Amino acid sequence: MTKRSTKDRILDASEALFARDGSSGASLRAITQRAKVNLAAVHYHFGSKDYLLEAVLARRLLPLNAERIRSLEAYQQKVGGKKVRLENVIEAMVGPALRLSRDETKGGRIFMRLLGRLVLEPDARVQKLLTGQFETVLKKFEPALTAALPHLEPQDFFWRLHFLVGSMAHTMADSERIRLISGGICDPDDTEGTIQCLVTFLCGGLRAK
Amino acid sequence: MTKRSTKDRILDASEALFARDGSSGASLRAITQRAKVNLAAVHYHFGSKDYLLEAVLARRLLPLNAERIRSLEAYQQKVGGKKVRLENVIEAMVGPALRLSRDETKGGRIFMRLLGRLVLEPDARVQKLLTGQFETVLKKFEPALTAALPHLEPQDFFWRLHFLVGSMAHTMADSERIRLISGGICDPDDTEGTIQCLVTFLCGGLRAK
DNA sequence: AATTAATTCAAACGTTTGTTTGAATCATAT
DNA sequence: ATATGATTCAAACAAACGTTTGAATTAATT
Repeated sequence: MTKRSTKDRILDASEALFARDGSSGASLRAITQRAKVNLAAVHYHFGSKDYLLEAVLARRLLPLNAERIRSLEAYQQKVGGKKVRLENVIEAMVGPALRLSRDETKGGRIFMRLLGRLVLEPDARVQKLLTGQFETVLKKFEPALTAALPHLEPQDFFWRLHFLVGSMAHTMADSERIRLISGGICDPDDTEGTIQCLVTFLCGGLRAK
Repeated sequence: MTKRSTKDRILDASEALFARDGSSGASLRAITQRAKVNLAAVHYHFGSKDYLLEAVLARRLLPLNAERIRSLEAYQQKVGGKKVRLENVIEAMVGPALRLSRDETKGGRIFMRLLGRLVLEPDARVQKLLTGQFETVLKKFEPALTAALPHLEPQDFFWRLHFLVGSMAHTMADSERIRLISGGICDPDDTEGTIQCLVTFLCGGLRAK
């Protein structure tokens, strides 16, 4: 029962409050209070609030995107030289992200929500980090995607990728409204069910002619 | 060439800065400065920053949703008692929102972006306003949607509606990233092209089995 | 045990925040 | 012209913000 380090406690608390209140809505005082840490510790360990947000992101995002690529490569290996089914490509893209919500050691639903919100955050540094990460992933996925969607023109291809990101980000960021508007019929806690439902929807949209 | 009233100038400036910096990131001083208005005018005319955000939303949202319903009813009238094609139902839902970007007298791209961002804003009052408005629209659209998608179980129906909102909100909120990641191939300024592309994608996703 | 480096701490820094006040100005109606 | 109500204004409010400081404490090294 060894307690977490100061750095990790700050990251955990930041993750939670950035997700709940937004990156400008969450204050360092609220964060350090939640982390049971001195106010100045943030600047000692991270330099500034901006760098802290970057660190919160990087801690989860790098492993997440590595997992995406690993998952795609696993599908690719399974089919040898053949092309991977679209369903599997998409699953490799959205599955790891949504599955975050089950693993509390990786931030659970909290980081998922934060990630969904930051997609629309205008802060230049955050955007650069996210877009850079996204491009890395895209570069890996693009061949598999175009192979699975040979009839799509480039313009439609990118637009639909954009729509995909929107559905995914919204599903990640907002886990309770779906329960509300569906009158309790939909259960966002059923991760695998959500993933399957989302993959089906996205594949249908991507394949539309 | 009659200049706008104080109230309207505040609403215009708020719309722009709330959209750019978020609802907690935009300050009243920045807003009043942009509106060329005294700082206290916000509280005189709107009461508080929260009420101001509400007013910014309400000014555009009520007409927008009225337009959605009017558009759906136009399609319904055209087909008499028959059911409306899914493409047209979806067009009535997402078209009016995306078309906002062309009408600068209705906030143009700015309000569109704000609306896209607020979907994920956690502020309780905003959420209540948005969810309430969405439910009003949904109540009108639900019969037409279920008629056009008879094979869908309720659970899938609501999930896919949720994904639809995500794609739409993301497309509304972020008008420049698509240009970036597509290497300039996609043009978010081509409103009708974007709408058609989105409608095709959404219908494909909604109809997937 | 002594010394050095790393970390924590309370306190204060100067800004910026949303909000309030009361007088000054404007428009309208008597 | 006078009086009344609506609006604007500069100024200040207390509170919260991110950040900095320098001393106190803890951990590591010699």
